[in-house]
Amino acid sequence: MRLATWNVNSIRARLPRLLDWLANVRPDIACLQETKIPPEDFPVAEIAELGYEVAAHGAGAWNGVAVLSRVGLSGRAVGFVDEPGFPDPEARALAVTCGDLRVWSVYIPNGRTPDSDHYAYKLKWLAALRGALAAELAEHPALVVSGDFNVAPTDDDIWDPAVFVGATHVTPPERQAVADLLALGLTDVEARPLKGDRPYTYWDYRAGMFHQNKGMRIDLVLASAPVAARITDAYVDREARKGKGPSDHAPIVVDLTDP
DNA sequence: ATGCCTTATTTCATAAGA
Repeated sequence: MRLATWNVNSIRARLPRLLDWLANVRPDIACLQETKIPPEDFPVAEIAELGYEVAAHGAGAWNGVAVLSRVGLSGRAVGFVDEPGFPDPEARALAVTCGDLRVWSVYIPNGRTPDSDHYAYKLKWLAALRGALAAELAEHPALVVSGDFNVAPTDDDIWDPAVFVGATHVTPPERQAVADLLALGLTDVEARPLKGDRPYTYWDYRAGMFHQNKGMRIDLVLASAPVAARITDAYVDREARKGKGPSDHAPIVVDLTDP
């Protein structure tokens, strides 16, 4: 079984590349973030042609998450109990059941700057997510939470720590919030970089950052113990970051033994 | 090589991303 997660940065803008990627990589389950599209406009028909069922959560031009599955899709849950908003809840979390797996696609708030209201919202959102996942794990032992966490868990996950002094994504409270998620019994799945030393998943569009491999590891796949024990391989598909019209994020692809 | 920002909307300017 193959599971993937990808921040596509607009499914409208990325649809041709997404369809090519699905046809080539053939994930059984794909979590998407930053779809930036309302559910009624989601390109369900094109994706269904490749054999996928779709669950999408979106509200207008920002945020938006989805799960595509060709191994069944049921138990759709949009958002979570006591999900914080800014000020109203946004389209940042979606959970579904695909075969034997409970799968969450999440898009954690950016935080903008450490002194902003959005940063406080980010921390509040992560803390609330922890509570929701604790309850979810009690019900679904085989759980995967994947998406864009907008946190680089360690200094090894950014290309130059000096550049990020005073910035979000690297502050101790953000890193602690992710550590608190792992403390629920989740594993931060280690993915192979296809090139270079570090499995970065994001490179800014500007200034040739990708070509210099000045990236960040901010997209994560968190797996509960029964799922982590089944992993045979995981890699960052940096090929998807190349060429004309890419997302600024690359997908993570995880292979599991069948249950 | 992969090549120096992109996407969206309240569009000819601005907000957001990270």
